Amino acid sequence: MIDIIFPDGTKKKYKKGVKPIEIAYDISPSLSRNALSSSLNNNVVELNSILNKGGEFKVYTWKDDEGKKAFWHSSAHVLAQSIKHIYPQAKLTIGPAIDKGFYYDVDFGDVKITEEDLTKLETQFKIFTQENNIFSMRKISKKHAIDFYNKEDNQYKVELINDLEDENITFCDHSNFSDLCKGGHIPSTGFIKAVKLLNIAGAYWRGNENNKQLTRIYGISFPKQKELEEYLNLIEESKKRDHRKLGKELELFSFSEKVGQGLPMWLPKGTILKQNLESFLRKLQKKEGYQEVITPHIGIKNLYETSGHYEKYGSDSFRPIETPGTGETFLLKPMNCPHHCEIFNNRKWSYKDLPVRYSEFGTVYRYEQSGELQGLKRVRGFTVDDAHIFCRPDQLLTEFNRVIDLVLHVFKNLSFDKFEIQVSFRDLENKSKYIGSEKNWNLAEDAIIKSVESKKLNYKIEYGEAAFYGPKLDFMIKDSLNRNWQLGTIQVDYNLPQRFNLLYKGNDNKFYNPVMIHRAPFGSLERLVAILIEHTAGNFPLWLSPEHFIILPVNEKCENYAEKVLNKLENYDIRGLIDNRNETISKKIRDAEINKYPFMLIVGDKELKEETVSVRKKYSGNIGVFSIKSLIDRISDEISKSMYKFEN
RNA sequence: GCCGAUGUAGCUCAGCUGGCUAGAGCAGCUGAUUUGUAAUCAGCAGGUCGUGGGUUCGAGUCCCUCCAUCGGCUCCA
Repeated sequence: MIDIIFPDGTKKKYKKGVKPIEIAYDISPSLSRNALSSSLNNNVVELNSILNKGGEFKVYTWKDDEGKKAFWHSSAHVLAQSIKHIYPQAKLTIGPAIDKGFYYDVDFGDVKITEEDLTKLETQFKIFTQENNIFSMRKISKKHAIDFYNKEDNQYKVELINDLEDENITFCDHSNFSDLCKGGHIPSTGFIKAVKLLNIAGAYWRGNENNKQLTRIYGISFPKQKELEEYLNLIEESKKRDHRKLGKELELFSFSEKVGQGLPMWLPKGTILKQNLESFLRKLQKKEGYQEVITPHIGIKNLYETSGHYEKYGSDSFRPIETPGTGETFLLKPMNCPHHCEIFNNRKWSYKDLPVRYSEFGTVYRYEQSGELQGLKRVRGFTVDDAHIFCRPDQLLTEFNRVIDLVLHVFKNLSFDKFEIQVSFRDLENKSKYIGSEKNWNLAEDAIIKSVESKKLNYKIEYGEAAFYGPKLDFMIKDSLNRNWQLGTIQVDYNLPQRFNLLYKGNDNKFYNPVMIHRAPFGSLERLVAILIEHTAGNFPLWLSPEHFIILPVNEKCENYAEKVLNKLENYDIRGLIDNRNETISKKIRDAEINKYPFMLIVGDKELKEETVSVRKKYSGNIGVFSIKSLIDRISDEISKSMYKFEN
């Protein structure tokens, strides 16, 4: 007998050799019908496998991430089966479950796969799922496994198998199809009732662009047709929040082919939004002891040779700017730190002067590859809400913690309540990508860990995501299609202060290098606004809204009065305008709603006579008649309520 | 940069397998209307169909080049 321990802690004895599906049935027949996968001691076990030892046992259904993973992983097998059925010469490589769905990377040889082919594959996929074939695992020797794929001339699978350390290799069989696989399937293909092959993409073998590019086919599947439809609808709905669409509709920003790819232009309303964000942060930073500076958009090439940027990125950047005559070489600045280092070097410093904090809304230019550009989220010219803190080693932790507080406060004011904190360290396999000594890197990495630990933040460490001069603490936020983007970032740097020979005099009369913190709570104004638009669907927090109100005169006679109301509100920093068009009031309201004006102020003969305003709030309708004074109080109150105070 | 897709008026779209002077709604302009809480009516104007080439008696439609955009990959200071 073996002891099976359930998630609630209860124990039960089963015969040795019992199958997980039998235990699930024993718990409840309905659970066994919905069961997709299971685990023993946190290792995934197939529902049809045989248990020879006991332990902590869990059953997964569609409601669990593990259940979905098994479902989509199994779907990838069926996709592979369909591919081999239609394209026998295709070489399969890998096909995992992902966050939403699954994919398979395939070398189709000379055959080009287009979207029409997806329809064919999808039809075949459905035929195979209806056959309701059972998934079963099989162990064979490494040699046999390699022979199997050599016969198919599939060097990819051979490479994968050679990398495996076990002498026994597991395969998963269903119907007459077999694939190298470590396990974690649903019982049979029949569970998959709905599938959609979504798109085709190129993907490099093992994620390395020097390797051959394979064809990746993405798909998603569900246990019910209805769930597929709901999922596809959800994606359609999400597209309505796309910042590129709303940015155009709300006239916030635009691009022009004539100006150039990835070079956004802020329209008047977008400019107000951007400036509101800047002055919000400017105020906070002033309170936090930052001093604002302004630096040029270009710098002599040698500046970037000193910083290490030129060696690292020079060949992939915008080409250098040459001067006539003397032939000096300048570069567009890809970041602000070298300039700020030189500002620090403008005078001598005592240990008593530190920390020094320089901030700048600095526009930088980076030549991103054309295929990487995406609306405002990834551009070639953008504004960083940059600052560099130069401090003593003994001040580092305090300063770092203060920056974390600042970032958290900024996020709170933007109503970003769901974000991930990522600690970005070096790629341990390939340290040559980074500048600076091992000692400096360790110091910087330790400082970040100390800080997030002391703040009790949930974080995950990603290796290989560090900046080339130092490790980072990144704040990741999802966009409307659930993709993660880095916004806020805080970086600890022991390297640039050495390279720029930044010095302060200690209390022992000796010179020391300060530690440098690079930080940007927004990350960039462009990306921030993109994410903000998608999170709010263009309904910005009131304090940030480009316009607070629009005045809608009922007829021409009320226009002078409208003007008077506008002037009074503007005296209280309440922003808005008048819709003087010769349209019906209904039409004006409709347009104001579509353009997402928070308050609609209707003035007609009645209001003119009584010196009042009839107020309508976006999405909630008429909220009553206000005197001008009470209206000012009301709106001012709502604006200040939309904003949190920063206290530390 | 690579793989796949898309590109018709300021915006959203129609235009079947190539065949009259390329259509509609919204926005715009002009006029009428002076309007009370989500679209007043009428008229007008607006497009070298992303670019350049080719096939054809004839190209928005077929082929090629380039550009831009979208979904991925890679990259991301």
